Amino acid sequence: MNARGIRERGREPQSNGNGNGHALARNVLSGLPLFRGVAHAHLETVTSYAQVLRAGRGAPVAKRGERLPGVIVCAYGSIKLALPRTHGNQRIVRLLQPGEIYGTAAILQDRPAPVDAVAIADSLAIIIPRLSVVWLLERDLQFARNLLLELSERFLGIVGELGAGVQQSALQRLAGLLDSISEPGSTNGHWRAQLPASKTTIAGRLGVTKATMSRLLRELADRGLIAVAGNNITINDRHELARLARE
Amino acid sequence: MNARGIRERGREPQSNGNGNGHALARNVLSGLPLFRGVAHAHLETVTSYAQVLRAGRGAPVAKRGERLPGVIVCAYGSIKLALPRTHGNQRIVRLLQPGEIYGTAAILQDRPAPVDAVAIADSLAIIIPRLSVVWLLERDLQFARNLLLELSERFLGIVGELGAGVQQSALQRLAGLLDSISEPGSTNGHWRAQLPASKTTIAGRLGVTKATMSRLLRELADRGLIAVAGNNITINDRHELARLARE
DNA sequence: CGGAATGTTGATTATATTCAACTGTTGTGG
DNA sequence: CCACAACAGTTGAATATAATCAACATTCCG
Repeated sequence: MNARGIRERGREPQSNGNGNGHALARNVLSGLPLFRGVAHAHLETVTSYAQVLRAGRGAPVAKRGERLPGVIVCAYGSIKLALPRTHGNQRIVRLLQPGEIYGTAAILQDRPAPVDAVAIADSLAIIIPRLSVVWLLERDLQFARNLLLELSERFLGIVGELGAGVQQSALQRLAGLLDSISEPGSTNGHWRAQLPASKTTIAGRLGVTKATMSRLLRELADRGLIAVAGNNITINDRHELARLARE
Repeated sequence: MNARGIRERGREPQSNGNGNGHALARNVLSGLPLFRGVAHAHLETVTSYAQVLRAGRGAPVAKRGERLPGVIVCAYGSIKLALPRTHGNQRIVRLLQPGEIYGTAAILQDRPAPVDAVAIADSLAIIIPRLSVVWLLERDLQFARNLLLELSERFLGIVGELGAGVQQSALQRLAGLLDSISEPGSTNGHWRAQLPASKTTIAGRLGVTKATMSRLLRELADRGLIAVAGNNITINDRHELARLARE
């Protein structure tokens, strides 16, 4: 139990930088766009310093305001990057999926983590120590360019979200999200949308509380645009859904 | 008059890439952190391709959704980067001051401008064509590192703002802004804050309308924390102002 | 001076939060 | 395998925050 009398659910993160970790780190890192075209010897060096961090569901990977040990790569699992809000609520900035990375800006500026990072499923992360990044930036132009692409991508993404948050209602953002993740249905002509996380998490992603999220889904359902069954949503009128999001 | 029957105020932007422009571009660019430590010959090449753009107060410098010709450097004047909202309202993402640059992320990704850029005072911008940036990134590691520092700085800035917008009320954000721009008063022991732009613009910066901005200032004044005289604000209780912003 | 832009203020409304109670779901230790 | 605790989701009522609408006052410039 912690200080608030609540039993912690997730295991504490455990770091082990050797053993099978080394081979694992090589596998993961060598597949990243970030290291594409980077000299093999350089990549080998970076791999040798990489650390492996396991985090059970609910365990913190990095805390807002604290120093980041290095760039964090999600090897598997799912890690949410979130800003605290009010009691129990949070705004989720990004969901780290396998192969995605976090912390480049903070590492480059040597500043504390701007958001909390928490595993929302049993996860494994590779940590590339700050010094490795700096070292690589001193001798590998291709790495620098890759990093620029990564950062600029993130940047445009976040500006886009700011724009959406400013000129769309929560209902519109939800409609847009559903539209964007919808896939052709298996059997009939309808479309389906599988929520990539719990409704509470998605709510945080959209910048609303779970209570509001519930009402928004209901609103769309009442209008006949969707039908909700747990995390599985049937889309009855994709066209109208998209129109709603646009307008 | 334009289609809406409103007389345009600002002159159309005018580009002239030669004449005195060349020397001017050299002067401005050579002073930027972005080019610190960049080989002299490289800088000279970039300078030779740079363009000069004059924009009168109110004139657009770049339009959201349109292709950016290159990275935009504010040489003098002031340029607002804004997202459209509802009739007449806008969210101002950043105010470009002399020596500051805009468009790196969009240029690197070769994507359209994510925001509108409009001169809010007679301004002069230097445009570094996209190809110059790409060219430089192929041969100058120092430039790549400088660009990384610029981008990561922006990135952390915008994440910070997202955080502020999420966990602070508009009143708190205003208090924080006033606190951050306050300077020791000239004569007595009080502090002063000079708004760096019109109240409407600052309102957009804070993510509220000018009507709300007016009420917020009044609220702080009624509480005795500040006294407003046009764009010149006297801070009576800086400590309490900061406390309000924190809590 | 005149006109446009900027700023103020009141009344009303929209959007989403908060609080609280309740239900359903899941994972774990006994 | 069951019981139980934590988590996840739903719903209603009351509330907060800031937007919108509209009229008016002020300031800035040409």
